[in-house]
Amino acid sequence: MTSLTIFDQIQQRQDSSFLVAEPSFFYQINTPPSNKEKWIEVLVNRPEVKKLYTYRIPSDLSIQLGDIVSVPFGSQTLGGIAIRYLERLPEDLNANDIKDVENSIASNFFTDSYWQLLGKVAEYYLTDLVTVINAALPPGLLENSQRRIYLDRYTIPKKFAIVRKLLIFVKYRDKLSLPLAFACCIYKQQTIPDGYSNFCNLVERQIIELLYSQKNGNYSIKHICRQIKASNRSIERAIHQLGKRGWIESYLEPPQNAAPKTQKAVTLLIENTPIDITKRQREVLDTLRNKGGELWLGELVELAKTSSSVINSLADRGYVNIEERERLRLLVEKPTEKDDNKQLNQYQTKALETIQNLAGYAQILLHGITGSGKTEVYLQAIAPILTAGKSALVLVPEIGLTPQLTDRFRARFGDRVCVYHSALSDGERYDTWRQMLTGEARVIIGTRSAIFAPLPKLGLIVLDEEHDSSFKQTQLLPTYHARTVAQWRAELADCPLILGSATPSLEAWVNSRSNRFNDFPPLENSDSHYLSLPERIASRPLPPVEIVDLRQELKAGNRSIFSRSLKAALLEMKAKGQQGILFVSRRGHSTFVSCRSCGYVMECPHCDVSLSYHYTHEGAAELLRCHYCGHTSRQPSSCPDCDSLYFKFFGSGTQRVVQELEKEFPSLRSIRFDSDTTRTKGSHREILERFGRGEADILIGTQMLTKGIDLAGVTLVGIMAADGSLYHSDYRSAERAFQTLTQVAGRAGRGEEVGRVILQTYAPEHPVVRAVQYHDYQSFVETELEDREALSYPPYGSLVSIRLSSRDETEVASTAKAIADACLDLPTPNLEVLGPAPASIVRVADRYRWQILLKWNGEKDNNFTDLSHLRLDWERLRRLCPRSVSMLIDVDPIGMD
DNA sequence: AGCACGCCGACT
DNA sequence: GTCGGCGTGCTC
Repeated sequence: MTSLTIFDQIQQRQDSSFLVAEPSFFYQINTPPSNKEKWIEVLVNRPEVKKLYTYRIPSDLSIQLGDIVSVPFGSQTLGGIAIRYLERLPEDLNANDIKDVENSIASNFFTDSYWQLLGKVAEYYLTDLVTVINAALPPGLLENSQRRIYLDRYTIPKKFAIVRKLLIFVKYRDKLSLPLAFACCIYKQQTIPDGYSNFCNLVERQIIELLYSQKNGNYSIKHICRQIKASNRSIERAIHQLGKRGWIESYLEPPQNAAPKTQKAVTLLIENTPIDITKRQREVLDTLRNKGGELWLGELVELAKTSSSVINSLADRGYVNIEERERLRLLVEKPTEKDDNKQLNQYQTKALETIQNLAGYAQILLHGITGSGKTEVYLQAIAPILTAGKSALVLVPEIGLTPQLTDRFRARFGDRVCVYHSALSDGERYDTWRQMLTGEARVIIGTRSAIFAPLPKLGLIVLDEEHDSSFKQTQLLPTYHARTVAQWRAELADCPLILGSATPSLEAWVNSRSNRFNDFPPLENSDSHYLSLPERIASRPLPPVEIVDLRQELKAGNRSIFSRSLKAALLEMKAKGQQGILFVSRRGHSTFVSCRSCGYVMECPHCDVSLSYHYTHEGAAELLRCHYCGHTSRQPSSCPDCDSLYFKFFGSGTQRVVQELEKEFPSLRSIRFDSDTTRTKGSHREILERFGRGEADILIGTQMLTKGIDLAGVTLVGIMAADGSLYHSDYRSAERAFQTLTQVAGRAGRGEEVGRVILQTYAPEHPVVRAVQYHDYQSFVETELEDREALSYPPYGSLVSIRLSSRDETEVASTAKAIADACLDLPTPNLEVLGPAPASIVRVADRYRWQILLKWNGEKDNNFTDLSHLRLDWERLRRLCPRSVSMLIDVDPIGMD
């Protein structure tokens, strides 16, 4: 038996706060595992619970450190991690109070370095280990049990016959059996007569009615709390009352720990068909043999048009074997044609050679301009890794957006390729996760969370489109950045990490700068490399970018949203039979609607934003939608304030552009590509395939267009208004705008034909616009870096943001003030406390949001000393935060609004 | 986090 | 007395 590194760490460290927030549990010295362990301390799956809990190990269960176990906790059953053994109980615990470990869900599944990785993430991102484990495991594996209540709806209608006769008594006598009277009232859809309100109170009645409305009269308490508008206290009390009166029963639903799905498989055990069997049995055996001797029971029954009894009797005689076997719920993708290595150009060859000469950990920035063939480098770098029996991890910003990439990997490596991302169902995720554990899955393509893919023999990590902000988790804890975690993971697994991008993040750029100008052969004693692919494949040129000043258009009397240049280009494109892309920074139709006579603006009732107008086609409902909370209402026919019938629509989103395009260029066929039209599974792929087949001339879309789309037919890219992305208060807005615009521009001219880009803007002299125009990454980045350095922003300084939100407007403001004041006392050197400040949109979904930004000079060192100051004082800060205010700490925040 | 429990003021 | 609101403390 080996003891896992993180568990050693726990014993050695004084500051154990990365595990749970209070280090007070270090009251006992752990003992090495032995066969006689009776007690085990468990980290339960409740981040708020800041202690380890002790359980008895039942004699029939063997538990290793690091196992996932399920344990009783209060009134529920929780998942947890076995942290350490105890040979005797601490003084303050009574053996009679100790409960048994219920079960071991998974054993011995993570390597030492994997546990180290999880610990490091918890430490750096100022969260506890449980939260990180939850992010790493497939959802549902640590799920807790649910308290549910049910109403036996079968007994009540049965009794109803009697009740009906007694109904009359309900009116006069309050001694009548209450449940029956109740059933009666509900069944007749009557309300309880006023004088009988003490039959039950309003909350109790609502619960019964809710239960009654559902087919099997069964709901989780959580669901009831959500449905009924009353305090938790009164709901608890009502449930208690109803239970006492015997109207409802409550029970605990055991945790659904995403058990593997099993099915019965039938295997042929004999070679020749025996003579002593019936005709039906022979048919079954023949079918089975024709299909290779092995089938799922269900399939066999269907194919042989028989029933399972025939197969059972064959099994009884020993001709076939039936066994429960795990059936993996993996997405069945259509098979793709085989794909072979492509010829590499000199830069690709050089990059590949460098990568292949690496031994062990190294970080490579692969700076390849759009269309320079980065994917081919990844593919050829991965091939030898697989041959060596190792596996590879490929992270992409959003898997749904990159069907083409997935297809190429599948075509090259076949079914060893697995995808892993949050759009998979829980079952699919669980099954893929298991395949990774066993090493069956060899190439994982996934989004952010796949950085935690439990691959035992990791040989290479690739982060494609490394600059993309979706690698950062912002709303949930831990607020990790997959790039940062990837760096640690590569180091721990001692394998190379390739960061690929046409527009590298400033972080990656600075990181590789020391080696930039003599990148091959790599510098001695250095583990970061810069590799450049400065040329498109087949030496295709980058498309020229034409800047159109929209102010001049207006002066010249052109009131259309299409400039004269863009109009001409669209016509030319159509005439040549080529395709184009129009980039719009917003979805929907208009960003806001206002009344022409009084200026009234339609606003979201839950957020401090105006509602966007959505219009799809003639005859469909005109909707107003809030892009922050999803609130939707109908566009009123007249102004709610002054009854005027006339509205003005401001700002143009994708729908508006489609509409205008149809009006001005009726011959051009267009497809809209944004999160409205790609809501369903597989619709990205479908739209891209339709466009690829030439079913439309123009693809009109939002940010989605920037990611992983490689369409050879596209020669024209039109950017409707670059300004939408230029002005944000965020320090990163220039970087992000440059990346987005460059990526969009890079969609043009990837095929045989030369491309062109038309960028419309009201700010043609803006440095970002200039940089995009000349494809000048380097000088843009260097000036941007000077600005960052001057203000100690990343990558030169470090940021931690504290975000607070509450339904109570004043409380969140005062809490923010108190916490900001407390931050001033933090011992981190050169610490600046910016704020507290209300978020740029204060109210979203009825919650008021404030934030505090901590900024200090210098990068975080490897031991996170800066952060550990914060961590040590963290509990103090948290105590300043009342229950009604929720607080989220974001280390290295990306967006500031 | 759930959940239980106790206290308090408001109302039949 | 009962109901709803609110704070506090515990879960092995």
